[in-house]
Amino acid sequence: MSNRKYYLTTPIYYVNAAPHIGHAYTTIAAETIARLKRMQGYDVVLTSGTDEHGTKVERAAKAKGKTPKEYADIISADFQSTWKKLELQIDRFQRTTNENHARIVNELFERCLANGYIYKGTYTGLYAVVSEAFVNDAKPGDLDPETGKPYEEVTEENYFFKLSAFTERLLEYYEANPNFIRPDFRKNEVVAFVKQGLVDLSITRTSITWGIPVNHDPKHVFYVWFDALTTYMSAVDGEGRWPADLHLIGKEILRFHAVFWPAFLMAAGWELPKEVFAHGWLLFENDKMSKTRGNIVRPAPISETMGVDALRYFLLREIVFGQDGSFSFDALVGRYNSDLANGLGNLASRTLSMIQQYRGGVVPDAECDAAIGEAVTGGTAAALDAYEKFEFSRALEAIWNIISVVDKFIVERAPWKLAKDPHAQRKLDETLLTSAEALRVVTALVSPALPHAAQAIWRQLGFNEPVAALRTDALAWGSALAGQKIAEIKGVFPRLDLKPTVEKMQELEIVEKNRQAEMMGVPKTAEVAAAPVYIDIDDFTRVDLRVGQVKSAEPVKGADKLLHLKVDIGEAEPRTIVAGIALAYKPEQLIGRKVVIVANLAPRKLRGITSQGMIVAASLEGGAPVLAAFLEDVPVGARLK
RNA sequence: GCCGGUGUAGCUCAGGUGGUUAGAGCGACGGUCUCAUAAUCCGUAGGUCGGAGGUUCAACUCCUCCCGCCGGCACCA
Repeated sequence: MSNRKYYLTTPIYYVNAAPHIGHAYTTIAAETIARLKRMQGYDVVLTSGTDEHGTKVERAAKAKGKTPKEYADIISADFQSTWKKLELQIDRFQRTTNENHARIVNELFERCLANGYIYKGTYTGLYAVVSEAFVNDAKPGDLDPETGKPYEEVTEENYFFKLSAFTERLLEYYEANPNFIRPDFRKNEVVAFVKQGLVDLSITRTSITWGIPVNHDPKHVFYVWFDALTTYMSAVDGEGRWPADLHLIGKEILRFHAVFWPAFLMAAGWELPKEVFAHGWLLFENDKMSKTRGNIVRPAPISETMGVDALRYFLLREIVFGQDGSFSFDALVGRYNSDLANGLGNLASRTLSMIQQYRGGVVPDAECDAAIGEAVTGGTAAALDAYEKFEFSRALEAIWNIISVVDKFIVERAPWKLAKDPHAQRKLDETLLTSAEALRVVTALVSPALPHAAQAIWRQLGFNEPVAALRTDALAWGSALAGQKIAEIKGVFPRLDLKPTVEKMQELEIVEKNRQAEMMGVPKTAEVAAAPVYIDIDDFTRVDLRVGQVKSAEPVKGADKLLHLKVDIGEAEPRTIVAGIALAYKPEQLIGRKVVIVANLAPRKLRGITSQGMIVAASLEGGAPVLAAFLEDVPVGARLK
């Protein structure tokens, strides 16, 4: 075994959502990299895990009548069983509720404290429960766009991390380590963000009980990111593996990994991870997947119907790694049939069958065709190069290019004709050996991406050692296949009919969705039941809602979303109202229109204009507001009660 | 609004530093072989290379402006 080590991580997944294809995407990519690095001779550890603390979990658990830990146990187990179903080899699965984790988090805190980067302060602010963050810009009474409920006002004593002290050091670090953040365009975004200057970070809470206690001051528990990021260290506690070589993450959590995490580590005097790679999002037919849209795809129905390698192949081949990609069931089956069934599967099938028929199942001894050898060698180099850069789609493209060359070669040689010609037996041997050798290399080459199919073909080629045990030297052209007895031939990627296959997956999808909903306790209704925000009639009448008519409307300079409105609500002068509806309404659509106004909202300056009220609109997922309106005609100034 | 990216055949995309008829894969259509999973292989598909200007002997490739889309920030929520 080599002493070269490679440690990579998936994110730890938050247990307020059930496993979906997005989680699977990250984990599959990470596992592919792990296999690749093993092939390159590294001693690899891949970790994943679950993030289990916080208010949201506390509430979801309560709604289900469980303790937070019981609840987290269930969801965490579901993540683990999902990875098992997808046959993903995860070496360590770390939970934020594991005991060794609390110790490391506290150690991180103590070191930061000792080094003067943590101080105690108080914070009064509005707290968004869903995103578990204080909201800086909101005012009392504002609604959380994610829940539609008011922010909660919280005053508490917190420990703060002096993130502001790291602005320069981080920028220097990015500069000195150009590969720390990938892809490049993401690095630029992070640099731009940091350059604006960083604000200190509250890292503990006293208002929450479901979290890791701060030993230094047990009234406090740790804030989500201070807690969660540290799993990357606690997962390999005592193994001498830190620092990690790679954190593979989705783009939505890049800031935490590329700014907060390195700052924490610098403060503690610990080593930083070598690289943070943020991949893009998986869209469903070009739309964002979301609970409200109801278009979330789960991995299990796909793997059960088409096999885990079909899912792996689609994700790695169809999507340019790093960019957003689009998933659809049709494209999934299309890729499967054209590339896996007709391409790799068929090449294996025809090559092995011919050896079986013409040579009794023994690979003949002959010379390999030199031109094919060159093509395979060149393709192998191209694939390895792309793999190394995590350009999976290119790597697979290069491999499929080899497959195409070999298919052409077989047709040109026409072994079925050679077989009938007693004078062409040597040429037939050459053809069969060359094809088999190419199949051998191709199989080894795809094995990080398609481990199970590769293993099946590998066995059929007559090898007993697992394909996963191969090292890159096995990719060299011309190794001794001659004389090898092949095993029983069995198609690895049977062709699938588009329609029934998609229908089957969609049926299973519904079953899986229901199962998950049951497991989660149907969070939507549960949440309302758990935390009803009642107001009495007096509270309501404090809100002065009036019918107004838009007199004028114009865009606000320097803002995409704002319109500057003058609204007549029956007062001497029309009100000036700045509303964030410019993306949904053109000024001319609004003039003359009756709208509902909150007349007694405290004035607020927006982009230099003082807004004397707020316009009432339905807030939809995805942003576009829809103005409240009346079916009957109503006079300007009328009060809503 | 600022910063970055992007817009090439039905779909997904290649096309360093400008130069003969703009490419690939998939899909579609036609043909072929029969070892193979109605697979393979061969051929065809004629797309104003987002729009308008400009530089140049010559621009998909350089410059300017405009339009669309994506991302980050601001802003909104």
